[in-house]
Amino acid sequence: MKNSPISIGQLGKRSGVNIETIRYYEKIALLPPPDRTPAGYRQYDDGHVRRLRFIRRGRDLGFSVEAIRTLLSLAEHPDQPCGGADRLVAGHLADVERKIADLSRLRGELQGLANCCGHVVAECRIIDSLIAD
Amino acid sequence: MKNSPISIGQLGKRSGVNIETIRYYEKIALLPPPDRTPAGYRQYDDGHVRRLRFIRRGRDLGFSVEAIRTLLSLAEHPDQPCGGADRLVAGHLADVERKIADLSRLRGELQGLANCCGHVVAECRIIDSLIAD
DNA sequence: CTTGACCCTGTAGCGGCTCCAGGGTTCATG
DNA sequence: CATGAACCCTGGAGCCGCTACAGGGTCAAG
Repeated sequence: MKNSPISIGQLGKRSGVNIETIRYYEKIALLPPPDRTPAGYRQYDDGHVRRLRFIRRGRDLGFSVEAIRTLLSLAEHPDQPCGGADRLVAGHLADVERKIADLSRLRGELQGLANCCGHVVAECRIIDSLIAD
Repeated sequence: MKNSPISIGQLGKRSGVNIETIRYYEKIALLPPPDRTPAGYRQYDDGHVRRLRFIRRGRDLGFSVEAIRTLLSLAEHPDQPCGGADRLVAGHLADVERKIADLSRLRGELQGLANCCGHVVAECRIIDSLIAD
């Protein structure tokens, strides 16, 4: 019992994904090519909506397209072990934590620079600290 | 009293910048084109070393190339007011803080997903949470 | 019949590099 | 003097994940 097919614009609205991005996902084979109307318009079904939402949720969580490809292929084999998904999440979590640490250090340095002086460049701590070793 | 000129490889070592990146900076006019030997080899001087270190330090702090262009032109006019540098740092600091906030939220979500179960995909919280709305 | 909203393809651009192919140069060694 | 390693050159393509065109076709409403 397939629902009535929807246009790419509709799919974009239901999934929160830009139309250009949807076509891009098709080109990189992340989203399977849908049927076409006689005029060549793409016609998506509920499966596409679900898959694209999955992709979007993954992207929102910061997974790379390749990671999402892996997660999708896992999702398609429900009786296989899911250690792969676990490792993927753990790896990504470690990445995120590294990035937070890097940015926090950066924030500290930038806070040290802010409100340099309000005077001229020659006396400016910001420029100074960029020049200094 | 200019020091003896150095090769691009030497400049790379002294500044911690990749050779390819140095040539790229020249192409985008961030680093001025140096003299050349008769054979066409680039010959850098101390000014280049200083400027490239400035650039690198700026990049390490997460400034965009365009921001660095601005900072460099400020640095070249020591008697001008330095409010521009201040605004640049403040804006960048705000960006960094936004990114930290975003990543922290992400970290929370990923921590909620980690150690899904150790069983099969069908019972996997990770895949589940990507499928669910 | 025209207007406007939608759709199509294909290509180029973004930032900030990084890498490669296909060469030339320089210098120490045999 | 030949050889090889280490360096240098240019120009162009590739990376990621889109986004933005240009230049057209389609379709429904008024």
